[in-house]
Amino acid sequence: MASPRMKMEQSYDFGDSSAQDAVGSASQSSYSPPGGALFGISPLESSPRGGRNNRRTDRPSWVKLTYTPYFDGHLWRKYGQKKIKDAEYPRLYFRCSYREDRQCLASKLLQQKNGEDPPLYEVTYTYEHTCGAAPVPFPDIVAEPPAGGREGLVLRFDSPGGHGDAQMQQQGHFQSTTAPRSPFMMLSFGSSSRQTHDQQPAFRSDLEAGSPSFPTEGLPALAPANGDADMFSTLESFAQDFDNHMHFGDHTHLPYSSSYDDDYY
DNA sequence: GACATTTGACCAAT
DNA sequence: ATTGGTCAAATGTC
Repeated sequence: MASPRMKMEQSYDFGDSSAQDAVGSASQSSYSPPGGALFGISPLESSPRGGRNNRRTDRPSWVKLTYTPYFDGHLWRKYGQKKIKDAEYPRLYFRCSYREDRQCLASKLLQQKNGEDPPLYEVTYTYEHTCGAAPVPFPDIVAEPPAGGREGLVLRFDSPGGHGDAQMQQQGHFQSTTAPRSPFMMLSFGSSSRQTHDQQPAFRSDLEAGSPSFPTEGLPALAPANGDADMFSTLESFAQDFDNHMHFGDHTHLPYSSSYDDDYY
């Protein structure tokens, strides 16, 4: 019985940009293509499967290194996992939770880079969010090379919308149609933070705090009233955890040198 | 019961 | 031919 595989012909066509950007360029919020936006991309030009469009390498993508790959301000749905040949850790595939709803093509791929206590992940984003991007508040920790060339990494907490990020204010529909539950809000720290599939609301402050205009898609109100407190305490232990293992620097962010240095576009 | 995640298989790209 | 990316049935959790 071969299962009928109703294959969807996805054909996205972008004439170019095959590149990965340097990482730590977390200067612009946490996710979002370095240098601005990749808008103007027109998805689904529907190219019949014969065309050589939609080559994976042609898709716009950018890379980022982080210790908190799950917190990038967006809701993702995992759709696959794969052992990659030359990688010791499997690669995880995510796509925007609003993919069907909003035809959002955004997707990302997680690749764990090492087995350190807080493991470092390389996240490759593909396509910008066209769903109206709903950045969820989170502490983004970005790995950066220490200024001075010593060994080790410098982490920085970055918050989306923190600095001149417009997206922040017009978002909100956490999940409605597709994901009434909180998606992967787990961290992978070995030490104090427990990580059963229990880590629920963790970060989700600004909802009540001040998000004026949600698309009104019915926020399920994940956290009861004191979501804020909850979040901060979580955040705190979270930060402490890190403090135990590494140091936060002041970080003048440098681009993560080589090995990710193809450029973006 | 509804939805997300897991996992193996399929398929396209290289 | 190999490898990576995606699909979808099965399973698990809420």
